[in-house]
Amino acid sequence: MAQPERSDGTVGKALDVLDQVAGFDRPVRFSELLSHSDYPKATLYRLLQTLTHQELVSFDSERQTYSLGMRLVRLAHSAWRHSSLAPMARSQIDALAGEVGETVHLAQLDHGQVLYVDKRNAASPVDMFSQAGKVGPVYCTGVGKAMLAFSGQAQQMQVIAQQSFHPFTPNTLVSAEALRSELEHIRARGYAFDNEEHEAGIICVALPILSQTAQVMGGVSVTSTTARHNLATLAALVPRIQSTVDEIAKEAQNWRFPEQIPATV
Amino acid sequence: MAQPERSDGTVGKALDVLDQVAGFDRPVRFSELLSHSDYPKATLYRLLQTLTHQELVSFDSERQTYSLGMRLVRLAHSAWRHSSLAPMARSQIDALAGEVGETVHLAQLDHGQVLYVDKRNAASPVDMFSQAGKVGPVYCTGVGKAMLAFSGQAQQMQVIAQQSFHPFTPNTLVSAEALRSELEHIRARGYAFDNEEHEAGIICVALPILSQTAQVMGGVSVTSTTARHNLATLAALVPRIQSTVDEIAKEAQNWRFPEQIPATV
DNA sequence: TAAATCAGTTCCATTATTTGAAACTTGATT
DNA sequence: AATCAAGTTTCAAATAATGGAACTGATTTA
Repeated sequence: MAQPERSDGTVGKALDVLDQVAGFDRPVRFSELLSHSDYPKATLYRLLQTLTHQELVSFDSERQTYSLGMRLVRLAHSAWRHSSLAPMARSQIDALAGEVGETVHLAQLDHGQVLYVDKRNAASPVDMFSQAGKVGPVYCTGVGKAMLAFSGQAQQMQVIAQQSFHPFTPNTLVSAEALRSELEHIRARGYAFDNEEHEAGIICVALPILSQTAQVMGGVSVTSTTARHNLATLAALVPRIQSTVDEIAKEAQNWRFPEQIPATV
Repeated sequence: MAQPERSDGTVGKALDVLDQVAGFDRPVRFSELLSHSDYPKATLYRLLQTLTHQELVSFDSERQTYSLGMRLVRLAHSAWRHSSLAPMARSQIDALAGEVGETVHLAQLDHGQVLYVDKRNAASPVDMFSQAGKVGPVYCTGVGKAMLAFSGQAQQMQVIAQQSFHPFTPNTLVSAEALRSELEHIRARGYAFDNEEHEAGIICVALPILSQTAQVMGGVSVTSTTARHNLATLAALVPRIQSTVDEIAKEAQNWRFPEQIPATV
């Protein structure tokens, strides 16, 4: 009764293991991986050997732990340059960050999550540790909600179903219903806020980057603190951000950007 | 006559192909890959299918081209957090960048190349497009020379043998001999310059990050333009950079990942 | 001090996947 | 319609992966 196999042979299995190593947010021992793995001991062992030899994972022989390897960092740079919005949005993001003097993020929707692909630190940086490659939740970030609000019906439903609705703060939206109604609001208004929904004291305003065919390509947000801004003063930045996202969309059109990643959910 | 096997079965072959895709600095067609590949058509085809399905490469069906996929960007973030110096050096790099007001790079030596793992843009940024994950040449960058100068004899020779000595500018060192003598000089002096050796108008000063056992862990550089600085004014920053690299080395010594919380399964 | 326990590694006959030459399909060009 | 190039599929043979069990070596327990 062969199910429609989802795994790509040995390569798929190796990448399963790679994901597992990535899933632990710290270096991890063989036995920990084994106890969380479906693979038999010898198989897991050999896959890790292969991955280590290939430098996709690095093995700390002193502590006997595995973590992801630097080869991924090198490869990711190439991925980022060729498959993300970041290179073509660069000058626009630079200009926006310079003018508003706050932290600017460029993000894309990926696997039901927000994938940050670029970032500019303001002169007065907010104390958050983000970087290209970081992923965040959709339901409680400005860019996440902005991108989702303008996504197609089908994708929107699928992504909502994937959310965990963890209540990070008292303001976090904690149900699909609340999120759906917020998304309608955002769609009507044209932009999204994050009103301390992910982290206390951190607020942001975000707009989607829409292609000519109204496809969501990504999102841009300006993040600040409640000490420096409130929602009204952030809203005042919307026209400036709008021109940024319009320009990025235009650039992307001209660059004939690879392909919308139809957010394989 | 089995050669000492270098490849890790199917996974190794798939990663060969991944490297090949990364090697083209643009989206690439199947036939281009095929003509540069040792693998037969059907094999290459299936490996690409697998990689695409796994999102390590993305396929632009409109233009029929392959490029690296965003899954790598997600994975790399985890690699960067756990296996690079960047997270533990973060606050020191921030402080340095703030004080000197110029672009600061944090790099590590990897495969005979300079791997940039972090970067801070100055208030007055130099016009260069770098990012975590970018690799650069050792022989004509400040960090590259600083790290190499303090590496062990064996590694130094090995890395020198790997250099291509492309003359980017009139100042580029173009021979192993010239590089070796420069490295001696750097070792004696304790820091390295990049005197427009990679790009005209761009100069930098760099120091290695040395562990307690005098192992090279990475390097830190301050980059500027000839319009704003000369080698003498950059040299004046050395004591400040020295304290940064000392602090980073100390941090790295102490760094331990948060202890495991025994998972309730 | 021996025995037991645990973490990691290797073995090897069995099983499953990968291989690649060739045939085929598709789409563009003559 | 015929030709050509690019991409895709087939299938028996070749190869690699599998995993239960046995082994090692380090630490803990009796």
